[in-house]
Amino acid sequence: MASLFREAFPPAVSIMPGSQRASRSVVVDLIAVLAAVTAGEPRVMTVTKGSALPSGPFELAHRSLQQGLRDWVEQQTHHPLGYVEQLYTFADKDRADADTAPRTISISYLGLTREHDAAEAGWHSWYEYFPWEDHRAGPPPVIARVLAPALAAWAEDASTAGMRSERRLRAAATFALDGARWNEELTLQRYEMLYEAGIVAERLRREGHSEAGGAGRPMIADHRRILATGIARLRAKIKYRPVVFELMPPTFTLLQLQRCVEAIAGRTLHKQNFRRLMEQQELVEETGGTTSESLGRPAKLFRFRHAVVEERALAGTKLPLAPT
Amino acid sequence: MASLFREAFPPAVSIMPGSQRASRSVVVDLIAVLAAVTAGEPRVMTVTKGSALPSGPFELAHRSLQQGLRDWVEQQTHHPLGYVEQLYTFADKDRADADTAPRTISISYLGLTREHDAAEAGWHSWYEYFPWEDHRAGPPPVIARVLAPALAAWAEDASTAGMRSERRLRAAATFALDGARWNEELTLQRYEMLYEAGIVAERLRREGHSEAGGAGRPMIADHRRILATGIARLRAKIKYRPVVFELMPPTFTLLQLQRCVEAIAGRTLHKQNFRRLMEQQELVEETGGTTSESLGRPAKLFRFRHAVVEERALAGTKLPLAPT
DNA sequence: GTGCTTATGCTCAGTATAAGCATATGCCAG
DNA sequence: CTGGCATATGCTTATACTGAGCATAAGCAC
Repeated sequence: MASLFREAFPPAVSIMPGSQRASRSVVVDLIAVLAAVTAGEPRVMTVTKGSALPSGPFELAHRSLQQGLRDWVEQQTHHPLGYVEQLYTFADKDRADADTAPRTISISYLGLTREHDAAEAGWHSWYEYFPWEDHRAGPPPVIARVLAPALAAWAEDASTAGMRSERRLRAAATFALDGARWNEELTLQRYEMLYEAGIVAERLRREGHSEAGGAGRPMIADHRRILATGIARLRAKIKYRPVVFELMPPTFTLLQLQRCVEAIAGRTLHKQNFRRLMEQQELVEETGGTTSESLGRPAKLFRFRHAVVEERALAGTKLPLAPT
Repeated sequence: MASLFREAFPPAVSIMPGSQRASRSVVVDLIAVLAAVTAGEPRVMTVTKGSALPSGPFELAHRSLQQGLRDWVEQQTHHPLGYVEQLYTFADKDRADADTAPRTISISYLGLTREHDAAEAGWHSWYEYFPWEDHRAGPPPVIARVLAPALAAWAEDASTAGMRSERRLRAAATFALDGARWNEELTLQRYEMLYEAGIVAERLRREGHSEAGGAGRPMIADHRRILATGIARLRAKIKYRPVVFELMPPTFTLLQLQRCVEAIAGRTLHKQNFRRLMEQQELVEETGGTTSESLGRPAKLFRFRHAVVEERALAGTKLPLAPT
């Protein structure tokens, strides 16, 4: 049993660029979800007028996937790329825009960068693409007005009573419908449910229908799904790793920091408790300076304590360990 | 730099078929970290006498990467594959065993399967490969006897005083050396540190040295790193998603469940608190039956409540939300 | 029965969290 | 120069969750 997949799947599939591999070839692409928070909005770097994420073919010349991405981004944006992490590798057959397109393997990355000029080209707010994800001013009306009815119809559309009930339950839990609590981390699940239910343009387009009526701004191919993956990952990560600081200027006030987290999470936070959390975790230290950009009492300036990253190997246990 | 991404990608970012691409070929491989827990040991499916993870070329015929993996595993093992998740995609140039090998993109997956015959071929305990990761009977002696001295030597080997101190700090935090707390989630970081420090055979082999003295059992290429990635992921995931149940038989006692978690985490847990946790989370329900496999009072049998997965969209908040 | 073993139930203190109240410090209008 | 407004910052209370230990229950062997 030397090569396991090999036995199961007869001909080996090596990807030979420009080879004689008949009708279809495989392309390896890198796709970047580049995030920044400016002017209180979480933004993503896009190309072609906001309809696609930056992407390009994987070059063999690069030492690693990650390094390649980093080089490229810094060259393009002239902003240092603070943090990079791999998101997911997609190769689903049924996600391409057309069946005739070559099979693509897309390796996607999430990258965080510092605040920059808000008007810079290519940066669009997340919430253009996912208007239902921004709950900072309460549940967005699009949920009750558009999504909930459409999801209800989708649930009723199922063939068996069991499936109908299962879909209703799942929709309620995912979109916080019947009094369920909103969970901001389910961005990807929500998008996929809307896709399954035929409520997003990408699906309608694929089925040959008019794209009108799709919720949120669409993107090409499965780029919006990749963006959803990135948002979900960042929303989860921000809770247990100090990655927000990659999005902040070197010094900041606690309220600025809070607004940044709020922008990402799409929810408002309790000010005093947020502040207590920051202080007790010792993630920040005062610079001594203050700012009085806006009205009211001037706020103290803080900076991130890089030391903590080395000091403790973060990660809450969550397991009831035995006393040692 | 030649554009990794299409230069500035001014035009549409459509994906071109593999045209005028580089000279070397690219191979896309799937690699599986298949885990099970039998007889109190966490085990991984291997091939070629335990020296490699099962892998094979990606087939275009498959609907998706995940489905391809699933089909293959079920065909090979005749066990249903409970849970599959993507781990990571590797393409680092410097990880292959030989520089002349074709550039390989390895897409790795973590799969969980139910308890099976302990003696079945190909299954090896994780801890053969990572003896320093099993702390169920206290810190394994290999840490103090082999790793700590070797890491100390590695730290001293650095060129500047700053680097030496940084290495010492990092080693202590990662391996719980000077009284620091052990963190079982750092499996990958530990392996990578040992690799960097030249304490594992894979590194020695690459440098052309004798492999003797390497800690833990080695594997081919970077398979042990992939296994470390899988272990780390599972150890983290088990804390916030009910994935243990994928490794358990349909009914089980709470102690069996605890032993399973302990095997994975490599640590012992507090019995009563573990039980309280399980009950208050309502993840399990009594079947009504009891077992008296061993001595002592018979234990109640439980089963997993699949319902909870739909009921709540799990995930602790950890953010100080404002009252809505 | 007694003693051994494992299962299960309960308590108590320490800590973290949610939510609200109170005060401080600036600016600005009058 | 005083009162109103806006923001920053500090403090308090009730409640939940955790770590750790004690106590009891229910089988089995003798």
